Amino acid sequence: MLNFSKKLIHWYLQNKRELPWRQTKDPYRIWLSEIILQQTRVEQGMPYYFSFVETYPDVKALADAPEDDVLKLWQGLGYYSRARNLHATAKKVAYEHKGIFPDTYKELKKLKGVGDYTASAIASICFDEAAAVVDGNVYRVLSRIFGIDTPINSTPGAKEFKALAQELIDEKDPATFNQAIMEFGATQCKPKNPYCLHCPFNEGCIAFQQGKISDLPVKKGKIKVRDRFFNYLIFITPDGQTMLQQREGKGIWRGLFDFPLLETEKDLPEARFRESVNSLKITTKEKSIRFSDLPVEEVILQQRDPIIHKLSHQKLHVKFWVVKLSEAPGLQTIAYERLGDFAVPRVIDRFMEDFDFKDFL
DNA sequence: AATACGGGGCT
DNA sequence: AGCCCAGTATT
Repeated sequence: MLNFSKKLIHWYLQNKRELPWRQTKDPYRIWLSEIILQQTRVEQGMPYYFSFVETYPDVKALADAPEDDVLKLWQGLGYYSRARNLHATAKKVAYEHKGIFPDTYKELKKLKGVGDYTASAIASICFDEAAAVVDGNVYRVLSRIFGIDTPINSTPGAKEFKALAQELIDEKDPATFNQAIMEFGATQCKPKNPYCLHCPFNEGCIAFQQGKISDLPVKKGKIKVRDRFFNYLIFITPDGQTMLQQREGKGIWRGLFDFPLLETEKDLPEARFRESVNSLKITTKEKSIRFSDLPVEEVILQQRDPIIHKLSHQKLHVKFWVVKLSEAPGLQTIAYERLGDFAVPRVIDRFMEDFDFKDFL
């Protein structure tokens, strides 16, 4: 389509939103915004962008922060490996690149957490390199206008859309073109109820002309969601202390903190739970004790029905149990006033909002 | 080529 | 309930 980029940029200049990261070409801020915006809506990411810029004004400030602080600031945004990669890359740039970001797509892509999309975005926006971005918006816009039904989440699809975007990009102003096509997808060519009637491309839009707007883009395969059953143990000592553990391994919420946890195959009846929990090993800071060897005074279930917490690949059934101890356990404990210092999953943060330790002292 | 990885908003 | 979001890394 001749003139595509001209029309697109014209539309953009008249319709773009004023966003904080559009006021700068500073690679640190562009990089930060792009990581935050991965699989995340602008409105959801914006508050996090502000707090990161304020807390860590430059890449060195971020590099020198403790990882747990970065995780805490990221709390609630999800996909926490982004925060760990963000921190690792900040260290890399600060101390192996002398605080200067790489200035090409090829070099940017070598950074942790920077894939094809993000490398293209930074290279084009900060350094005017003609590297086409392909994100969810671009897939949608191109699949509809050009009537392409190749599944966007297939290898052929990825190649086809990337090549098309690269063909269409305005090599004189790749920064504006890339942001324009994404903005167009986000606010005009939306997933549901796009504004086709006053779309500048509707005459040439294959999907619109053929009434296939709701059929494009095509996405293959449905993800399966796994049910999991979590029983969180909120220990309470006579002097108002509780226990937290930091999650390790490869699963969800790696690096975040949560309460000692008994995971079960099903939603156990209360009696079965009280039986099973006895053999649970409680571990904080490398020391570990069997639940049954603890000075347990009382175990109180906090809700009859589990709290349902949905993730992209898991459906969590969560119960919280208060465990009153008659004396301090031989494990590391923390004062409940300090719970707010730790990055915790949303489901725990939300539960703590209307939970008062004082009720159990 | 598939799958894991969060949380929230919209329909 | 299902889909999608300025995707990336791992298997």
